[in-house]
Amino acid sequence: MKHIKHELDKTYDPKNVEDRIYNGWEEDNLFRADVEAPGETYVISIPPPNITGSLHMGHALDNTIQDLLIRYHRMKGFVALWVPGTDHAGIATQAVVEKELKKEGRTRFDLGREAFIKRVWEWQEEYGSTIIHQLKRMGCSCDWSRIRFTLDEGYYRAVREAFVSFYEKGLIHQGRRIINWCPHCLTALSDLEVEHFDVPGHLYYVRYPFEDKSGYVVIATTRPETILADVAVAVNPDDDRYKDKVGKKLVLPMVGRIIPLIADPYVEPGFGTGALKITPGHDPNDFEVGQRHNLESIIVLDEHGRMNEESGERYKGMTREECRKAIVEDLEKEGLLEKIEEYNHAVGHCYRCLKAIEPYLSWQWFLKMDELAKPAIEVVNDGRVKFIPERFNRIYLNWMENIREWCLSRQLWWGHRIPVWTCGKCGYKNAFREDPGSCPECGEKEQWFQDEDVLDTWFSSGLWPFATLGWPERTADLQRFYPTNVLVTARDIIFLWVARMIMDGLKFMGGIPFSDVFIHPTILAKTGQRMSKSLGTGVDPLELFEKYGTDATRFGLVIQTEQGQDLKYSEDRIEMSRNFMNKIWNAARYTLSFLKEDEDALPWDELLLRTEDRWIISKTQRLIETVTMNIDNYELWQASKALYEFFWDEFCDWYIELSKPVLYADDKEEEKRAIRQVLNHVLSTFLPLAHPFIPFITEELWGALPGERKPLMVSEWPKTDPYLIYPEDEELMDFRMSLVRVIRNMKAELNISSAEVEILYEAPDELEHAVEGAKEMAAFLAKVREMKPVGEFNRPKSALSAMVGDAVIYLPIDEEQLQKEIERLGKEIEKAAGEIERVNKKLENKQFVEKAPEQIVETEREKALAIGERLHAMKDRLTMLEGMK
RNA sequence: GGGCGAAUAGCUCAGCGGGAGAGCACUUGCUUCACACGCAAGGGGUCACAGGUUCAAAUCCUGUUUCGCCCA
Repeated sequence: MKHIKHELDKTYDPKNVEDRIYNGWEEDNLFRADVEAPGETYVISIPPPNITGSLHMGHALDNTIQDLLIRYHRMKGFVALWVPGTDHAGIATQAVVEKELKKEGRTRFDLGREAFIKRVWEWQEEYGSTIIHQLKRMGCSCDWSRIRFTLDEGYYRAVREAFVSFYEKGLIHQGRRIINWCPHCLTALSDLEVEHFDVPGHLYYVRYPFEDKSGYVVIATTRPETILADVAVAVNPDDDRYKDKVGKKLVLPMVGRIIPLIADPYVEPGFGTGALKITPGHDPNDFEVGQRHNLESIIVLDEHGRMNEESGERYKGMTREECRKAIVEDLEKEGLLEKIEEYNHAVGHCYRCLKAIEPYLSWQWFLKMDELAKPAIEVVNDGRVKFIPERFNRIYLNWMENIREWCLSRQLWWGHRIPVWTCGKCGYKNAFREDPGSCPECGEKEQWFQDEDVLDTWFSSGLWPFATLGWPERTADLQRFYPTNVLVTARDIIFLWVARMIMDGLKFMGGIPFSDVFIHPTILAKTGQRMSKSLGTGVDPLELFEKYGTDATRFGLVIQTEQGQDLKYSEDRIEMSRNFMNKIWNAARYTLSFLKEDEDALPWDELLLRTEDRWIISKTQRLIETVTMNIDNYELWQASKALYEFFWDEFCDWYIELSKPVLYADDKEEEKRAIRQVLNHVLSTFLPLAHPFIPFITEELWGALPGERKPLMVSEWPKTDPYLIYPEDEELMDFRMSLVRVIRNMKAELNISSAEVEILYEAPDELEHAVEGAKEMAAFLAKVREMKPVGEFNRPKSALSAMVGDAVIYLPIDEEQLQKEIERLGKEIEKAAGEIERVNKKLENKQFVEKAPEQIVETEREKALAIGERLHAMKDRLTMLEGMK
C-alpha cells in the first residue's frame, strides 16, 4: 500500500483519512490470518454482538481493546486471528420482527411458523450486519473472510452435535418445573435472563378462618391474587404460636377450598406473621414445599398473565393487576383483610422487555450443570484460565459452585429448534443429528413430530470459540487456532458466556477455550448509572467518531479504563484525545517538512548528537519498554498515558522546540542532518507504538515518512536497544529543563515573559559545566541574551533569585521591582522552612533513625542539609535586600 | 440476607507504606515561522469519618457513613 504524498492540512481531519486507510487495508488483504503461515498464533474470538443491536459505548470499548491486542500481536509477529461474527439473539430478533408485523396488523400466528422464519431471515439479511459495518468504521482488523453467524449452516451442525451429545449422556432432560415466564415475550427464561429490582408494593395481611370456626390464622402476602391458587398455609415447626394448631384445616378465603395448616422449616418465623400461604403453581419456593408435602399445584394464570378458568367466574379474564384490586376489595368486604403495609420488594423482570416475569409451572427442557461445572471450576482454580482483574476469579467460582440446572427451551420460533422427535404412534422419542424423515422404530411419517421449542440463544453462544473455527469438523483452522488466547468482555457477561464457553470447550474440545479473560470496565453515564436510551443518557459512539474522529474516541476510551470496574464516561477525555491527535499530526507535519526522501533514520553520526538528542533517544527507548510491558499486562491505560506524556511533554514541548534553533539556522548543515535523523527515528518509533491504539492517523503518517515502507499495520513492533539509553544525558536534561523553568518563572512574575534578559549565576565547581551547557537552551527557550557567572564586579544589587540544585540564578531588576523579589523570597523561605521543619522532626526522632531503612534515613539527611543551605542563603539575601529599601 | 467495588483539586479520575498528581475547568501573559484542538506561567486538596498497626498511613487493619453493582 503506497500513499499519495500530499500536503498535510494544518488541522487533522479524520474524515479525509479513515475510510481511505481502512479500504487500503482491506484491499491489501491484511486482516486475513493464513492458517499455514509459520509462527505462534494469537487468536481472539469476538463476543458476538446481537444482530438487532447497533454499536453502543460498551461495544466501542470492548472492540477497541480487542483490536488493540490483535494489532499489537500482529506487529509482534504472531499469526494474529480475530474471528468476527454475530449472534441470532432469539427473543430480541423475534420481537423486532413481531413489532413490524404488528404495524401491519398481523401476528406471527397469522403467518405460521415457516413464513415467519422466512420473514426474520429477510430482516436479518437487510439489517443484521449493521453492527458489522460499524465495527469496520471503528477500524477493527477482524478477519472478515471468517465471519460467522450463530444460525449459519455450519453452526447448525455444531449446535446439533452439542445437543445430541448432551442428550446421549443423559445431561438433557424434560421436566415440569416452576420456571421464569415472560407473559409479554411468551416464553420461558433462564435465571440469568431475569433482572431483579425493587418495586414499591404492599404487604397484605389476610385472615384464613379455621374450618371449625375456632378463629383464624393471619398470613402476609404481596400477591393476594394468588390466594386463588393456595393449597396450604405453612408455619415453622418450631414456632410456638402455631405448634398446637398444625394439622388443623383452614377455609381458603374467596374460594372456600379446605386447606391444611402444615409445618415446614422453610418458613421464617420472623417474616410477617410467621404463617405463609403456599402456592406451588406460582412460586418456586412454594413449589418445593408442595413437593415435600405432596400438595397439588393449582394454576390460576394463563400464559399472558391473565386469570384463567381455575380462578373462578368472578375473576376469570382479569389481568394480574385487576384481579389483585378486586380480591383486596372482596376481602375487605368479607372482613378478612386485617391490614395493609407499604412494602418494597424485589420483583423479577424480563431482561428484554422489562415486564414483570411470572413464576410459571410448565414443561421444559433442562441441562444438568454440576457435572459440566466441575472441570470448569478446576481450570480456574489451577490457573489454566485466569481472569484479569483477578478478583473476578472468585465471582466466577462462587457462581459456578452454586450452579443450578439450566432451562434450555424457549417458546420461540427464531433459533435452533430442539432436535428431538417423538412418534405419535409408537411413542418413540430421541434426539437426532440429521433430520429423520420417519420414526426409526415403526416407520411412521404422519405422526412423527419435532419438538416445537427452540434452544436458549446462549446455548449456541457457548460453542462460539470452537464452532466458529469449524467444529464439529476437525478443520485446519480448528487445529491451528484453538484454543484462543483471550476473551475480552464486560463483567455482566461472565455467567452468560464466559462460564458456558469454558464448560463447553472442556466438554467438546477437551481443553480450555482461552487462557485469559479480560474484564474491562462497564461504561456508565455521568449520573453513575448505566447508559440508557430511554432515559436519554446514552452516548452514540458513531456520533463521537463523527465529531472527534475514530482514533480520538478509541484513545479517549482506553485512557479512561484506569477507572476500575466502572467508568463514568467523560467527553472531556475524548476531546483531550482529539487535541492529542492534532498534536501528533502537527508534530509530524513539522518533522516531515524537514525530512528528505533519501535519508534514513539510522545510523546517525554519534559525534554530532547533542545532549537533548541523546535525551530524546533515551526517552524513546523507555517508551518502548513501558508501552510493551503495559500491554502485556493488560494495563492499557498506562500504555496510553505513557504515549501521551512522552509525545506531548517530552517530544513536542522540549525536543521539537530544541530542534528549531538548528533547523532554522542558515548554516550547521551537519547538525541539521543529525537532528533530521533523530526526528525521523522518534517518529518512526512512536507511530508503531501508538498504532494499536490509534490505527488510522498513525498509518496515514507512516505512509508520509520517507522511503519505501510496508503498511504500518503489518510492520514490526519496535525493539529496545540498551545502547540507545543515555542515563547521564537524562540527568543533564533534567537540570537544564529546571533551569529554563526557573528563568521562565521569574520572568513571568515580572510580566516580562517575552523580553530578552540577562542572567547571572553562582554555581559550585561541579555544576559550572552543567550551567554553561544550558546556555543555548536558555537562550532559545527563555530568551536569555546572556548568562554569565557572578564575579566580584558584577554582583547584582537588586535581582530576583532562585535555586536550581545548588546553583543560584539571578535576574537583575530595577529597584522599583525590589518589593516583588522580597515577597517572592519570603514565600520561598516559608516553604523551605516548612519543609526543613518536617525533615528535622523526622531526623530528631530516634525511632526513625534506628528503625527506618538506612537509605531512607540517608536521603532525609541529605535533604535536610540541602534545604538548610538553601534556606540560609535565601535568608541572607532577604536581609540584604531589605537593607536596600 | 450474602458478596464485590468506590469515597483524593470545582468536575472525571490516577497514586495504594517514606516529599499530594493528570485531564478538563479557572487566573495571568502570548496573532513566537508544527499546532489557539496551541505556547508559557500560576492558583486550588484536614486524601469521607472514627479508631488501630507502624519510626512513618491518602496508602495496611477494624468499624461507621454514603454511593454503585452482582447474587439470593
